[in-house]
Amino acid sequence: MKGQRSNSRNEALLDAAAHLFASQGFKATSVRDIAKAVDMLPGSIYYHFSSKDDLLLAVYEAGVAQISETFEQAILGLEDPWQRLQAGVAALIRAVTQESAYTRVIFKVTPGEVPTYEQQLVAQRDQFEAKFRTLVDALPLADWVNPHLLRLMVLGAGNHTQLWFSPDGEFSAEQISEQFCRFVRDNSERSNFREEH
Amino acid sequence: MKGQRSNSRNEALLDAAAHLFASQGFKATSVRDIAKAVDMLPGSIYYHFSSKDDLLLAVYEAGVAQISETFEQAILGLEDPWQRLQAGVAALIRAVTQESAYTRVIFKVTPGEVPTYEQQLVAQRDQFEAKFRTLVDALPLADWVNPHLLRLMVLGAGNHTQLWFSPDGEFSAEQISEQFCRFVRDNSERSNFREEH
DNA sequence: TAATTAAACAAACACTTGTTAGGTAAGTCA
DNA sequence: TGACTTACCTAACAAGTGTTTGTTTAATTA
Repeated sequence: MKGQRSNSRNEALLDAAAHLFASQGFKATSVRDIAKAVDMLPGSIYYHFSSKDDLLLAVYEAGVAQISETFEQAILGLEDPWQRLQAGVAALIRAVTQESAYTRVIFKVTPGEVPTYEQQLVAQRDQFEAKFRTLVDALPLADWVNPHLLRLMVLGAGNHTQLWFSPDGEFSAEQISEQFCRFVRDNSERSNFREEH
Repeated sequence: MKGQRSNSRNEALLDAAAHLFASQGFKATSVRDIAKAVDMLPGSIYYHFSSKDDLLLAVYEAGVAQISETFEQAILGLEDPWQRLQAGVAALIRAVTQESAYTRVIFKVTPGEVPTYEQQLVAQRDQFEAKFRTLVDALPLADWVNPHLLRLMVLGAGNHTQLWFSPDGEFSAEQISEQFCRFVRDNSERSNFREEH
């Protein structure tokens, strides 16, 4: 009942906060910046949310819900585990670089920046990363491969696109994902001598 | 002649700033925090550095110099291009997670956080990343491989260790680097059918 | 010894931060 | 119609921000 009520202005507030957090970061965005973006006075925000931290948490949760849905939809119907990974990575890259301000916030704002809700933010992140774990665990991997490290490598590479990806650039999210997965694929597969298809 | 003079207290100041910037970030570290760490009053810092931004730039430059040296020393004497890459990645991971506060700042603080010196900070980063470009360009790669993306993947994965690596954890920087490079190696090599050595 | 400079202190400046308290107009509902 | 609620505004608060100014002490140099 507290901290958040349903309304149209409420949504506009979340949108503005998401955009500012995603582009400038959490600390660099002031309550006054957000207020100005929705044509309100700073104090009015506290009718909708009980603190700046609360506002971020709401954006974060919406972002994780959104990226989870995008992710699930991307791998839906795909059978081959490597194809599923590739589709998942593509969805990740889109979320990090394009998708929406909400999803971009997740990768821009570190939980450590918001001590009040650090655990909750980490939990939200883990919730999404668990989906990747499932994807990697389904791969037929050679004995020498540590799936933990394989997952972290792909996740790290995807995360990092944040710093260099451009929508007008040379490559699309799908092309990047295709290369990333191809890099790690054949060599990591259980059978080193497989038939070409 | 201005903004920075040589002294022993000056070094202590840089050290304290490097540690605080690396652990808390730039925005979250106040001039008063740094002053307290070196047992000074906030204003006294401005005898040594003419602004907080200047202090960060100095730390950044020292960090890049240090990581460059570590990097060069790591690949020194190695002939095989893949071995050189692996050693370079290991050096990167060490710099990101252990090496020193100075090198960790480079990966913790985004140039965008310091508009005053954004270009200079980006230039410093590029200076280091260019070394990786040289390493990747020396690899014998298959035609389908885009070296640009290969470099960004490895760089991203290394960068990302910041968020999960633990010195007391399951893997050392060298072990992680070995896996990362092995993932991408065989499959990306020019000849898909090579002799085992 | 006297003049100069290095390195700090003490105290404030102007400003921004997240947040709160009290008031007010418009809408809802009995 | 009158009570109540929603959604804001107005105005301020206390704390924290980077920075500057004038002064003092200690060391160095002439």
